Amino acid sequence: MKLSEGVEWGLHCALLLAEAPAGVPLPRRVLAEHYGLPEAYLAKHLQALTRAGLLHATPGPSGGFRLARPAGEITVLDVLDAIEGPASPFVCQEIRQQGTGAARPEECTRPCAIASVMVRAHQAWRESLRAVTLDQLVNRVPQALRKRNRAKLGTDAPS
Amino acid sequence: MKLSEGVEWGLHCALLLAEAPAGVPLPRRVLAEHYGLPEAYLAKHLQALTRAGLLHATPGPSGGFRLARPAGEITVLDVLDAIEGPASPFVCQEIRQQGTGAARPEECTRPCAIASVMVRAHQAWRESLRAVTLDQLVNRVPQALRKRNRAKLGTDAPS
DNA sequence: CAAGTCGTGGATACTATACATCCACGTTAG
DNA sequence: CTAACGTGGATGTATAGTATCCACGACTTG
Repeated sequence: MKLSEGVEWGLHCALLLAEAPAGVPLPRRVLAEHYGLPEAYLAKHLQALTRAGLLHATPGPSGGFRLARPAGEITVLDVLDAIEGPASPFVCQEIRQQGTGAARPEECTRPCAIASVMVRAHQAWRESLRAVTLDQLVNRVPQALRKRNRAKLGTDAPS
Repeated sequence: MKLSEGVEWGLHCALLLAEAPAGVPLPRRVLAEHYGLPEAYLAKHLQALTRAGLLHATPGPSGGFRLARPAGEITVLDVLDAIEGPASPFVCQEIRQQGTGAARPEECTRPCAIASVMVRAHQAWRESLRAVTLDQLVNRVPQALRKRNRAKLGTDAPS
């Protein structure tokens, strides 16, 4: 079981957008270079975040990505669902109904006990991720780094 | 992110061993046919469960696998760790230290906030699985099926 | 003690998914 | 109009899971 790296990328990019000065969209080129990521592939994940309604994409020169909602209203789970999908890592193959020991249909009215356990565990995992917003993550970034990022990304000085 | 099917196989096999009459080892051939699984591949997973100390393997004719501990002392997490490994699905690539926006080493004394969140979620997942034993799972198998399995597997009638 | 049953471990091949890139297209600011 | 930027499709590569086979050692039965 392995989570795709795209999740880490999406999370860091969303976090960076939350750190950056408000209305300024960051082009994918800046995002990719900031973390040393392949720009073309990162674009796919940014698309997913946009489709999920977490980011807002502005085309054209001086375009780019910005958060579609306040950082306090975007959870880690939101980002994960957008990139990895909400499905459980465990997919029951119903092997209880196969082979010489196959359970009869009337014995399978209730979901397989094993599948139920895995579903509950998956829900616990999701709840844990739903409890954290981008806002809270920003506060855990070292202040020096946060200041440096704002300076680097906020090309638009106070007009 | 996808959990390997081997986990489901291992879980069902362990559950079946917990259902079966006590001291009778079940050969992998029986286990494979009971669920319609490829015997050679299932053997790999049974090996993993044996190495982890959950099953006890008896070589020779009339050999096979049995639980190494009472069913009440084996958790779903035990089986999962044995087959899938205990590692978190999220592996932090430390991209915060890469690219033009790289954080300085002195800013990385604390683990990345994103990685921390993922670790906590993984722990929540594991705790949920640790809370369930094979014993509890057996009780959720339909009684008719349980009886049928005992009859089918317990070739050794009361002597 | 001989033969057949069973688990062990290594080597090998296939397949699905994630990773990665490129290009043609539509949109927009200057 | 043109250059910058996001969109979406087509394509290729790499990694991990799935699956099989075979040689070997252990053990039980006859």
